Amino acid sequence: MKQARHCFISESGELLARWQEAFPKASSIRFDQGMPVQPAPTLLWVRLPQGRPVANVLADIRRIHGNLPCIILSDLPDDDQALASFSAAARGYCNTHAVPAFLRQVAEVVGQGGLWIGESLMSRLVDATSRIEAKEPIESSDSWAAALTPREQEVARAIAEGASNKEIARGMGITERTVKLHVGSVLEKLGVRDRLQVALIVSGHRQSQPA
Amino acid sequence: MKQARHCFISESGELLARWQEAFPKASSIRFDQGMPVQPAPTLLWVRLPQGRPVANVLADIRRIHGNLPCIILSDLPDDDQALASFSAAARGYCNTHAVPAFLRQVAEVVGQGGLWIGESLMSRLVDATSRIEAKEPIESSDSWAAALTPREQEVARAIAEGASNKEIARGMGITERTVKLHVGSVLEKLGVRDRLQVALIVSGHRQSQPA
DNA sequence: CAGCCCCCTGTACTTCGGTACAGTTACCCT
DNA sequence: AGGGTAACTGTACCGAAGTACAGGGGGCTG
Repeated sequence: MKQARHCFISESGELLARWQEAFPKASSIRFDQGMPVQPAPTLLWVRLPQGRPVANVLADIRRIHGNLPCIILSDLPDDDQALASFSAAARGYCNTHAVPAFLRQVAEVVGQGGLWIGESLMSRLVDATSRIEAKEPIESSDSWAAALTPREQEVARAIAEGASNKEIARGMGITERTVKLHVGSVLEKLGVRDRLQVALIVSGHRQSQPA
Repeated sequence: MKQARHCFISESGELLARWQEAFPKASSIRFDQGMPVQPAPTLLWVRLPQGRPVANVLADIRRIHGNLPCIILSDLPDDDQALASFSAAARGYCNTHAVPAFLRQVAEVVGQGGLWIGESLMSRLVDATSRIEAKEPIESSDSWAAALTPREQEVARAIAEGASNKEIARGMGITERTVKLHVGSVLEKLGVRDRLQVALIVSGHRQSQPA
């Protein structure tokens, strides 16, 4: 893979300091401009204007610049917007104000043919998709309780109420140490790393990923 | 990113010539083996045995080797299997017999934090997801967001996804310290004591308790 | 009986979350 | 010009969370 030539496209056409720092040789233009630089860039970074649909913006850009790989930069990133970006065949999606090192990393991945897609988005994508695509029946919403012992279920429920270990201990009439034991078992059995994930699963906002 | 240490895991434990060619220093083991090599590898390549569910295979591997990034190698790749792989938190999916240069490219992308996921799969993911996401808006009761600044809303949403401060920092391109600042503001404005309560509120399972 | 699972407890340790104190920069408004 | 607010960063501290190591007792089953 050759050195990529970066071009930033935004409403004002300005080149933010962080971008410049990430890619000193990068060029920049406004949305409505043609490409003044020679040779033509190989990678476009598109700073999304407020309130304009991604698909729209990208369609315009493609009309002017052809089918170059595009990475979307968002001032206020959220998963739905990211989704829309990938629907419009963007190759990456990240925060406008990401640090230079981060931007370079994204560029690296995209340059190699990968997609840059945040962890959170990935989990949502997979969640949603597996429900549709899976041949196997959908697990019932309280399947989390299946693998847990009665005591473990108690603490899992308490966690979902937002209780601390100390409170749970008091409520169950056992020591904090024992609560930690149960919590540890719950984490392991549900395949998650901390109590927050447990709370989300028990509240029905997450699927457990048994490890 | 440092040089990755590759380890190939397969039924027989053999190291295919192409793999060896792609990564001369790679090690290889059988599915049931522990990790004999020192230092421990940083990237696992998993050749899928015929007819065994990916989730299963990966769960076993994680039990033995912990949560190292895994790339799935399939003798007969298809989209459904790829989907299952990403459901099981694989970081990449490709043909067992891909050429060395291709393997190195995948490794590069994954090593940089990206995902290797074919174009065809991506379009299916996005199609399927946008259909579901349109039906069930994750968060429309934005009452919690009212008092929060844009940045604070961002971190609140990230918290509800279960992200740690470090992850949020990385995602937003700011330091962990600043994330803590925003988290603190969110806690104060929502009148709760910890991030778990924030997650429950943002997920729609709790009412905020304005101080 | 031995082996397994569940429940319980203790000490010690590391990591993470949250707060306190102390600043900088930028923008907006009066 | 001054005040307010949002965003950002640093150092430092404390307590909560989670893990590792090391046990106790009870019940069930092959």
